[in-house]
Amino acid sequence: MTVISKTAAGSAEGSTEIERDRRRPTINDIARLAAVSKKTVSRVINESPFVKEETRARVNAVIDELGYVPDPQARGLAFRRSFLIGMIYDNPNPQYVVNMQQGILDALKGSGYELIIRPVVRSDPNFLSDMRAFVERQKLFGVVLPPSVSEDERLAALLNEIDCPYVRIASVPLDEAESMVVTHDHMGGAAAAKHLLAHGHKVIAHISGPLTFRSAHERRRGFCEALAAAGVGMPDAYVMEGAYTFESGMACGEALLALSPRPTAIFTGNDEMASGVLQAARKAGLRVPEDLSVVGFDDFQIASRLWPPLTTVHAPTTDVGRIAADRLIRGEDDGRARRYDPDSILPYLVVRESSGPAPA
Amino acid sequence: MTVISKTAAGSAEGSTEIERDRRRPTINDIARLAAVSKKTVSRVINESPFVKEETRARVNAVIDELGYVPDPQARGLAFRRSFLIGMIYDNPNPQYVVNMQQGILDALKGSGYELIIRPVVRSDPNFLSDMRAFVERQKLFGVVLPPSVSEDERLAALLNEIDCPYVRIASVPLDEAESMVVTHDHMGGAAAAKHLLAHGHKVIAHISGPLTFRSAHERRRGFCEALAAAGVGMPDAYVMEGAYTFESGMACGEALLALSPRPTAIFTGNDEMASGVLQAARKAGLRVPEDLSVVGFDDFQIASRLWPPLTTVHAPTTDVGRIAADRLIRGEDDGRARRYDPDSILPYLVVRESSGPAPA
DNA sequence: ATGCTCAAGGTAACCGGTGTCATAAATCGC
DNA sequence: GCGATTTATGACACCGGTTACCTTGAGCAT
Repeated sequence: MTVISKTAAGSAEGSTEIERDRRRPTINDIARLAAVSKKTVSRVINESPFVKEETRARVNAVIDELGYVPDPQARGLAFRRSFLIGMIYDNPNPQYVVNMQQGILDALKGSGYELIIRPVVRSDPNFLSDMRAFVERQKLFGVVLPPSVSEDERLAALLNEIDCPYVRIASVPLDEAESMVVTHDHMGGAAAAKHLLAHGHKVIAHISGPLTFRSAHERRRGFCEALAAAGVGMPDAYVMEGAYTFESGMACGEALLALSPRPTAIFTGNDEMASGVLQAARKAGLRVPEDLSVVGFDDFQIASRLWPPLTTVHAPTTDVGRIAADRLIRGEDDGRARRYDPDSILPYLVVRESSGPAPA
Repeated sequence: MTVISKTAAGSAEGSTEIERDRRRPTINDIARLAAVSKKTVSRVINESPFVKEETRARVNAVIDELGYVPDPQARGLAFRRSFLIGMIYDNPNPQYVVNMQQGILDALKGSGYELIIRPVVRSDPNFLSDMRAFVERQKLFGVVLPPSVSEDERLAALLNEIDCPYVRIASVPLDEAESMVVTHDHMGGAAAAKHLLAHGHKVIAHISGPLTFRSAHERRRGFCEALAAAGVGMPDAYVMEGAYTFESGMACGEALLALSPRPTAIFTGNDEMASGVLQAARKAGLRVPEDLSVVGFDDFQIASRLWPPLTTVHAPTTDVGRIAADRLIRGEDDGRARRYDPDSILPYLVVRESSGPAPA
């Protein structure tokens, strides 16, 4: 594997025998040892069909022996495109970010592509020009856009303009499906609703995320529609809009628990707000789940650290990230990109101890 | 800023007037328009002192007008080194990871360097060879090594061997200080001890992280030494070794709360284990902080989501990341690298509601 | 005036790959 | 059996920068 010294032995032009020993082998080394031109080596690397089987085998043998790996910079320079995938995001939740990164990295593993991360502030006046500079400079191979960056049409337009492939992750299709991974958050909302209905709850409340976010909107829609389908209504006062934050969850929770009749169950748009509701319940002297059931969304680690452990809808963030990145690097390989099985990334309910039968 | 069309106007060799319009300007474009050789442009870019002030100004004017930015790939190819910083880590805590990333990115902002992240499994048999392949392939400019990757001497040796700069982050100096950022975790442990002592606690317990981690060892040492200095002893049974996980915190917490006399305060090596202790206390029917004070370490978001909100030692992870990356890209600029002020990254106690006076 | 030094800048090769096009060898049609 | 394709390969320029080395001219000592 580390027999690189062979290169030195092989070349004898004007350089002392010993020098240039431990240097990574280049395409020239391979070409010389395989007795072909560098162009042919390049063909082998890029799997061109116009190489005789015998030649290919010989070149590959040398490549393997020297442990040659093409230099991504040189390749990128000639290709006019790097082998870097960008992840541009503004989701403030650390666990979301890490899960998504992990999924992308899983897909990239062994592919030769690397991940560059880029947290952004979408409201920054320089956002778009910064993105343009970033993507153009790095000549990104493609970018993954999780929500809510994925919902920024200006950014999508910019990427189209500078011809940078991207995959958007969102609750609903935002454009032709090829460049999207859809998370179907409304089904998660529905799952939460069914769970609460099954436990006999009638007075139910919901705290959504900011409705400017598709995810917030979809989770709420799924929840409300499932309730309505079961003939359970939710008066306006029982549906609040939070900010996806702990603090907003606590504030909305306090407001909801002051209503009469008091809701016996609250579904929140994410786990952060659910933890806020748990605090509010505690301050109001309510027991969970005896007096109040709480259901969150995300199923992040915190869900099991809370008291009581949180019933929540699992969002398969890592899988989604993996699929998105996979799309990007497979490209339009075989006809259309391999379609993913939507079932594999549908949200589903995880029942813990924060939910139970409606109080009598 | 987007006056790139000028390049087309400037060149009139064998190409139709309109073509090659919206292409990023290259060093050749700058050279032509500034009427100098590309080498001189290169000198200006790299701030060579051997350029006449007048020439420099002229070149810079053209650069600004065209919004020229050198291509990192081409530059890297010639430099034999990329402008990519690697972060190699195995810390499983999402918040730690994100905070560290944020710090590094802050330092890199506007510098032209980009961050590549690399979660690893240090026990993987291919760990070292993977790292070697990764670093060599990408020709990384440098890497940041947070704990516990930073404590892997094999990795440090490998990086030395392949001549890749690195900065290690750890609780104690592991080598000559230039390539280290020291977090002085023992001072955090001491701060926790002083807090509990001030509240009159006498029967105190500690759950450390795995002692193979320096951080766990140092936090424990700081804590124990401060207690000892105050004449408060901790019998062996009151000092347990956890795994930095929620589950281990819960298990150790149950064990400690079964001791007689029961500890009135527990200090844990991180917030995760503290959340486990809170669960254990709840199961044991104890009130926090009335019956039991709990102090954690890290001050991650979860600390304020728990009930009661957790008193904990703040670890300035983001700042540490920033300083580490700063070191890397400043290099040995002016004589020795700019020294950081250790005070700026010392851990400190954040008092919330999980700690209080010892029960009478 | 001559020679030397040094600032200022240019030339050409090179970093490690790929694109384009030409060419040699192999296959095919009839 | 010979031109026309097709297959397989090489030569060479190029991607966008940098390094190594050379040239020029001004300033200064001799």
